[in-house]
Amino acid sequence: MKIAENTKAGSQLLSERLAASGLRPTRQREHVYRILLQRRGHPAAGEVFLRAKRDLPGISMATVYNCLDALVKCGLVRLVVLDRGATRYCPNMEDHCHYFCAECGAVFDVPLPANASLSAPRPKGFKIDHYELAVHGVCADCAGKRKK
Amino acid sequence: MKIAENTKAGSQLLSERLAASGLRPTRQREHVYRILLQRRGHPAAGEVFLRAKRDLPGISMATVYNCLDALVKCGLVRLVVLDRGATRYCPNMEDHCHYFCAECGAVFDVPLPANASLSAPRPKGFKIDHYELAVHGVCADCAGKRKK
DNA sequence: CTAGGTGCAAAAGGTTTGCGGTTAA
DNA sequence: TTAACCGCAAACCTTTTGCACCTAG
Repeated sequence: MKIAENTKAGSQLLSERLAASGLRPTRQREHVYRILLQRRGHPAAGEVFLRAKRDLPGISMATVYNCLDALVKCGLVRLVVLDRGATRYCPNMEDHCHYFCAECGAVFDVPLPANASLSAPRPKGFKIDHYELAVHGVCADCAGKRKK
Repeated sequence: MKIAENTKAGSQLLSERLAASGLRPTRQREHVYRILLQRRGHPAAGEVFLRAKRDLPGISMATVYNCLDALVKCGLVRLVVLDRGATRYCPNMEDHCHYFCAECGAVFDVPLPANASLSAPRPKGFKIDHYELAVHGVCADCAGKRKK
C-alpha cells in the first residue's frame, strides 16, 4: 500500500491518527507531516523547520519538535538516529532498513522481505516494540568520488 | 573468542590495534578502553569521563572524546546511537544486536546467529561497512513496574 | 626532535523547558 | 470554556574546536 501523498487523504489519515492518540490536528502538524512525506531523505528537525517557515513564517523550532513528537507518538513517523548528528524523521512505516552513507549522510530506504524476523533469542521478559536496522557504508556516488 | 579482559592482554591488544591505525597508545586511551570493557551497559562519554577521573583526576572531556574516537577508528569499539540522548560506546565487536529499553535506557547485547546476513537487495554500488540492529521495547523490570 | 596527544575553556549544535497568549473541541 | 497547542527565549546537554603545553617514538 502506498503512503497517502495527496493532500486530502493525507490530512484525513493524520486527523484520525492524531485523534486516536488523544492529540489535536493543527495546521503546523499537518504541514510538518506533509514536508516529511514530500521530502524523501529523512530530514532532521532543522531542515523541517526551514521548509515549514516558507509557508508558516511564524512557526518556531519548539513547535517543529512538538509536531514531530506528536507524529511519532501517533505512529505516523519513525525517529531515526544514525550518527552523533541530528535525529532524522522517517514517514515510511513499512518494514524497511536504512542504508546510511557515512560520507555524505544520504539515507536509502530498502524494504525488508515480508518474512523478515529475528530468530535470535531475546532477553527474558523483554517486550518488543519495533526494530531498527541500519546498514552503514559508502554510497555509489561517494565511492566514485573517493577514487579520484 | 572472549574479549581480552585482564590488563596485560588488553594493553597489548590495544597497543597493536592503535599502532595498526597509526595511533599512539597512551595512559588515557588504555584507561578509557578498560572502563568500556569493565562496564557492560554501553556507557556514554559522560559516564566514561566520570569513571576515568577516579584514576586520572586531570583527564578532560575532550580527551575522553579523543580516546573514544581513537578506539572506534582502530576497530576496538563501536559507536551506538539509540535515541536522541548521548551516544554510547560498545567494546563488543562480535556480531550482535542491541535490545534497548525505552523506559530505563538499559541495553542488552544479544549475539546474532553466525549465518546471519541480509538477503534484501542493496542500493547499487553501496559499499557496506557494518550493520547495526537495534530492538526497541521495554525490559522485564520496567514492564513489571509499569503494571502497578 | 617532532608529530601527535592532552587539558582547558569557549563555542557550536541540537533539544528541552517555562511561560504568556492562542486555538480546537 | 478549557485543555491542548503555539511562539519565543532562555536553559541544557552533548560534542567540537583552538591553542598552549606535554610526551611517545
